Amino acid sequence: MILATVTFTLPILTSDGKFLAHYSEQGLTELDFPQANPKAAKTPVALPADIRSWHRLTEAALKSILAGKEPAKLPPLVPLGTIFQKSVWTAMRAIPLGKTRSYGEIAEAIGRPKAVRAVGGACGANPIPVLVPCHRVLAANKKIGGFGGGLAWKRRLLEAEGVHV
DNA sequence: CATCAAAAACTCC
DNA sequence: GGAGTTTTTGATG
Repeated sequence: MILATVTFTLPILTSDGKFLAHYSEQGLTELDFPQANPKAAKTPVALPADIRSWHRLTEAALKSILAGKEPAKLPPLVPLGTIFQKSVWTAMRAIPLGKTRSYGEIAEAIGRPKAVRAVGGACGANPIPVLVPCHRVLAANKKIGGFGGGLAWKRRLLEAEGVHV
């Protein structure tokens, strides 16, 4: 989801691969899972100081979660989406590490108990996985559901937090 | 620009 | 296994 905004793309090297973090002038807008194609994230000559500091936080937070620990600080998140989607993402960020919620519970939390299907759609549109814990949302019968970056990642993240499915 | 149709990481009967 | 609810997105007039 790229909007007409100037963004910077920086790689984050972890033990699980190279993530790509996208920043706008206002904060972190998107986080991608490691991709097969290198895609040469060209680093601009003049990287704003703000972004470098955000990137440090992003990297630390990402590694914390991959290790199954709650991140101490997060960079400013700038979700690019509809009101509905932002509501969903905000509700998801309230899920404590190691816990899971069902799509139905998220739907209720935002005042649309029947909009479970739409909630699923919003989760799929989540541009910042891991930091916005969309992986902690399971189906009502504790099934894994789906995951934008691949189901393997969802399991990997849940395992790291001690959640068994 | 307004309207219609189809799809989506679901849930209930 | 099938129907129902909500939102988003792309096509159509």
